[in-house]
Amino acid sequence: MAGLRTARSSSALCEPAPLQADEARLLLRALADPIRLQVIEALGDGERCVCDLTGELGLAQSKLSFHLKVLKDTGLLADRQSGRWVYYRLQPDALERLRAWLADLAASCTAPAQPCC
Amino acid sequence: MAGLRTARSSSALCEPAPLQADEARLLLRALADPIRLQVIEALGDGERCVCDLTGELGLAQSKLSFHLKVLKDTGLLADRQSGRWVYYRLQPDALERLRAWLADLAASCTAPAQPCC
DNA sequence: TCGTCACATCAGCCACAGTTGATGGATTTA
DNA sequence: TAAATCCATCAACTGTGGCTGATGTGACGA
Repeated sequence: MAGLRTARSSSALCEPAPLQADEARLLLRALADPIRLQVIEALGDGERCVCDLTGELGLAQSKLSFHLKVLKDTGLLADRQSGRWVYYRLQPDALERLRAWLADLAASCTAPAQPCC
Repeated sequence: MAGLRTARSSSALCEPAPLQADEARLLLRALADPIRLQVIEALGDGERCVCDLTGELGLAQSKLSFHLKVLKDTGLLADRQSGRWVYYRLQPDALERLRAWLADLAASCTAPAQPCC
């Protein structure tokens, strides 16, 4: 184990910070929900306020608020308040870091198969 | 159902078939579990039989079997029987397809943010 | 200042994923 | 054939994620 987070990586790079395994798990779990995926896709065109999303997705306000909090807590979304409205937007960094983590995982799975036991 | 294999996709390409959203969700959920991630990392060096994995990961046999089934059902693992032993190995295609799906998702999130409401 | 709107949060409930211990099937060895 | 090993599967239990309806909070307008 631990193999996924060994590389402390020369920090001077422009690459986003590598994910810890726990963070990756939270991101995977956050994305593994159809409603949250709908939210992310709906935000692909730009930021939206909650009232707009409730109408577009046909969700109860408290239900949407719950999922928005999950997405925000995992770093996939950011919010901004303007008057009475709260606007949510994507944080592309989070997806990028997950992609990088997944690439590392895939890279560690390329070893040739050999019998055991 | 049936939605999982609709895209017949121009079959001449070398690329793995693109993932449907439902398949992607199953993969994400399968990976969002610490035990299953341990299994995947343990199989990075090559195939292993179940008895070997139980010892290495310190898991009860039925518990490991449960998680192996999840990983196999999502296409992340494949198995092979040899005598009394069952050997599990990674299916790199599954991770590749998930990476491609994640790349598509990220690509659809690059639109500039613009106010709504 | 009071009512309204937009949103977050809470308590209670339910469904389901995951765990545990036991059982069964398949294969090998004595 | 009988015993032992490897593994899958099952029933029962538990914990947790997600849903619902209600309440709380802050900002705005009359």
